[in-house]
Amino acid sequence: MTGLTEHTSPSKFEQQRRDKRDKLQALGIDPYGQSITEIQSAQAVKDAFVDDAPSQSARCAGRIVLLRDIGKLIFITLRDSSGTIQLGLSKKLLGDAWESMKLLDLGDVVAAEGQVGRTRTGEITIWTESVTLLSKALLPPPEKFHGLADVDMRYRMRYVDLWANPEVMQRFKQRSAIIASMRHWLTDRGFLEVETPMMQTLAGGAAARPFVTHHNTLDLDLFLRIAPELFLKRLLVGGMEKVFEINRNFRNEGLSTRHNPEFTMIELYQAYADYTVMMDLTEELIGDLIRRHCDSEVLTFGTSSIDFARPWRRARFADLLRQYGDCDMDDMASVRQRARALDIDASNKDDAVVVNDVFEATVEQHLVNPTFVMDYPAAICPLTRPSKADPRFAERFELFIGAMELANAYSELNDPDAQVANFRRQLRGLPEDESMAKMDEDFITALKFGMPPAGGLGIGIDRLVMLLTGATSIRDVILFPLLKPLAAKPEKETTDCADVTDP
RNA sequence: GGGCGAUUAGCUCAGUUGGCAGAGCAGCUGACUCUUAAUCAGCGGGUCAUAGGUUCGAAUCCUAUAUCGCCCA
Repeated sequence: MTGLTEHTSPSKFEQQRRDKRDKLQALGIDPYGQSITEIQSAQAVKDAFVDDAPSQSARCAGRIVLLRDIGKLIFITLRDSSGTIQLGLSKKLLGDAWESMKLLDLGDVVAAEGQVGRTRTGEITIWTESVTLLSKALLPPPEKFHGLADVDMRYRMRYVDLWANPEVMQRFKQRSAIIASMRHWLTDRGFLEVETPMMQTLAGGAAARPFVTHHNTLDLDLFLRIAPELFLKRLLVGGMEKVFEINRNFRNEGLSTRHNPEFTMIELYQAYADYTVMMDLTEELIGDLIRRHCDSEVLTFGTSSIDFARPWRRARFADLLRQYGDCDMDDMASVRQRARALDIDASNKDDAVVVNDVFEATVEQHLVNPTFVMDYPAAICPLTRPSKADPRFAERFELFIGAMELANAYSELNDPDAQVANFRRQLRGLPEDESMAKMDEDFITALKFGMPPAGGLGIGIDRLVMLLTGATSIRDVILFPLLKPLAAKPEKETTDCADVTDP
């Protein structure tokens, strides 16, 4: 990928475009034009067009994505964020400006105004009376039919991908609309949107390794948050009864088609509720998003088809483990035997952890249609209220869709002494530096002031957008996913520069 | 971390059994006032990812490395 990313010595293509830019400047044209007003979107112009109506003028701005030069007539397909519109440039209409029109290239950003009409073949066209060059492109666009196909290059050069592949623009518009709907849905129901720290002195609220950073003047190591949970619960103590936050979390883990180290999550908390309320809320919220943003309740995701028809399946963790995992939580020997058969290292692990490992390896792949997995082993849920009926289980569910964990929710633990005991249990066996990072004394103090019982819910926004837009890689729903930097190119010999200045 | 696959012109891709490096788009020159991925004629464009090896001869076979993708952990 040298051409599109060439920064040092200009390629032959770049040099040709620089030459054209110089010619335009010689004609008195600013190749990087000024701001313009009263622009209409391409789609709006096409929507507003009425056949045979007199004098329909329009002004559009966008990027030249196709250019057909027929001698004294040029057709340009202009793309803006709404779509495309055709410009018709004729020598007759443009007069003295005609010469500069021949210096336009694919990729240039221009504004055009004129009368809207149709061509003989029926295409709605702006018969252009003036063109303003807004930005001369020095690098050539990708191939016009196939667009930019190299997956890595698309992520690295999203600024090209977005207009070279229109479905990419469409998907990110959908992402924005989905998140906006979610916000409205919650604020309409009395939820307050808040922002809590992303730089934390203790990274708590989830089991994940954090990123470390450093504050210079305080000479203080800080962690990027792995979850907003402990701060949002402090707000429950403070008297906010319904709160949510939509923002980034950072987990220092590997990358995959379902994992990006920074990802967007919504967490919400509702005082006086519990996990059953959260289950209903989740189903209604996501159901509403599907109604608004998808054509059908049955969505295609990769090779599978997901049926979102409600009500969604609700099943107990232990029952699913029996059904798909062929072992029984009440019979740990059977679970450990299953773990060995699955090549899971269970030797030094807690029973509950082994149970969870076997669950992940055997059950999750079967949970394609939306499924609430309820009542997790209490030992792996340190922030969750245990079930009153059977304290071995926690009042927690995870929602699985398309074999992915999409949401996680529970009845929040509000007993400060039980919370301290859970933290301590979690810390046993961890190395000193990690254990120091987990006991959040201030959070315990907050609980001692009294936190109302509450239901809490987290939904992975990126994964939700994947499901709703049919993207099987998380990188397709994150504008700039984390990528390894390209290896620095060795400095080229000076002869290279001599080459490109050749005529 | 493991397995499989990919890397060839600016972009998208062919390249047979190891025997002169190819096409389309883009670019340049010319023609063309109704095109729709415009068309037609001509021209230019390559460190075949990198480094070794085998061979008379390597894009092609072997080894290592790099990057990416998919699957698994």
